[in-house]
Amino acid sequence: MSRAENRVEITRTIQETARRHLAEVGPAALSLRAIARDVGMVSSAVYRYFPSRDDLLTALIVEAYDELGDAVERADAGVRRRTDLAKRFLAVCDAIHDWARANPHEYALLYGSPVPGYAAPDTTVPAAARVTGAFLRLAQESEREGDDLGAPTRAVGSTERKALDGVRPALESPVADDRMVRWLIAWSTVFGHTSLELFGHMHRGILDYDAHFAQVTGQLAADLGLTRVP
Amino acid sequence: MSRAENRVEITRTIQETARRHLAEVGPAALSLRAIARDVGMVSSAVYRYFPSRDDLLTALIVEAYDELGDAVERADAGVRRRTDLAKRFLAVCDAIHDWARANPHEYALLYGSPVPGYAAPDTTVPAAARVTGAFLRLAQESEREGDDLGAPTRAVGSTERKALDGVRPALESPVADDRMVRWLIAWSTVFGHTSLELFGHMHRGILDYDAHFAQVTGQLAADLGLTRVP
DNA sequence: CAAAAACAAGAGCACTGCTCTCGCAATGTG
DNA sequence: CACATTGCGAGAGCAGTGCTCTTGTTTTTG
Repeated sequence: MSRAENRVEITRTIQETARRHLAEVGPAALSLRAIARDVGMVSSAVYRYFPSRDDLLTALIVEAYDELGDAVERADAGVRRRTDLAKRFLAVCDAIHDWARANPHEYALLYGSPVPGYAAPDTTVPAAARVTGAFLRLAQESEREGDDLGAPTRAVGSTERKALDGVRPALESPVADDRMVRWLIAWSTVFGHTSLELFGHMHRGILDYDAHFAQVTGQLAADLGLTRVP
Repeated sequence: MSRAENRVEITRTIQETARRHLAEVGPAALSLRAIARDVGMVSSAVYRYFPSRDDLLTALIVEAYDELGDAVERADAGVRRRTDLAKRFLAVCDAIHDWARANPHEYALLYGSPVPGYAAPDTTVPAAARVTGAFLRLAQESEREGDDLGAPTRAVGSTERKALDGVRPALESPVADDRMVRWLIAWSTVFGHTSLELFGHMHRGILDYDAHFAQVTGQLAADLGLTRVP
């Protein structure tokens, strides 16, 4: 085995081990030394592959974003009737929720408190954008379909219009401001719900997380005009 | 100064110093030894007052919940026309958002990733309940007023009704299930928005956080039937 | 006033991330 | 092919962490 091959191999082994540790003990308790022991190396040797603990964290963050992005895109693509935006929206929401419940520590790494002293490098941006991208894609398609919003929606003033300027470059086809606000609300709600649930704030309040999440996302779909309330 | 007085004094000094450190370096980087140095003690002496780092964290969590609870209740009480539920709702939302922006590390401690290996004791529950309580109180008042919801709202099935059983004991007067779902959505949205904003997920997407937050909470108020969309 | 409890200080243990040096082995080049 | 270069693993070491235990002192209590 050539030296270069060996290097990628060992790098992968370290990252896989780190990922296992992450899933077990969470991001803050991730120990580079413990990972090295598990791999069968001395701790200083790991630094040949990851310059610092933060770089290892970055790799794990990108990996997690990609995995979540895969899950979301797969869920969206799995809906056969592409015009059924409600179904696609619900599939995306469920994918996020399911992935988060299956990988709570990874979810916390992505959407929980930022690791102190750690600034996410630009590497993570495109990976992170995939999840948000799924929402934005659906928003654009809904706009193209000319769907009416399912609930009375406030007009967007000039201040808010300017505030939304940052998201427009990410769009290929335009989305009306009021519709965009609704989609951003849905985005906040889905992640807010998931975080509150996973971080224990619904404890003893909501007795069936899945049922409640389904009710909430169903309501969001209605507000977005993707379904009608009977 | 008597020994008992001295004890509460020192306990408070330690906690205040810890609070300062928390605001500067964040919860994960909180060092008991650094706090001890700052207070002018040796680290082992701190253990006379807080049996472990987690107990100190618990004290900080309760303090933060109380502070946020104070801010929220003060905001609610500050609205003169008590029947103007929209104004009160917006005041509560703004209080949360403002406090979070002013105390990002404290917010992360409360609503970010749980500290690993740390299980919040029951002491924190009543303090945490004050914030949620503000939402629930408004929900009950809105129900008593007989307000119509501002947007078509899906019926609540038996599964979701059961899921909501956990929140009912916290109510003094009943709230219809569909209205409760809308208020829980608002709760998730407010904290979801705040977390996404503070944890950097709106970076370069939303250019004016305050404007966007106002637009979102305004929309929530409308959906809750507290205001009418013109 | 003596016994008991509370306390501050220090040493020490088992960790952590990270740096540096030292040999060894694989690789590239004259 | 021989030699210099480079990559790499191991180890020692530094400064820091949470936490425990012992020692001597001070305060409170019986």
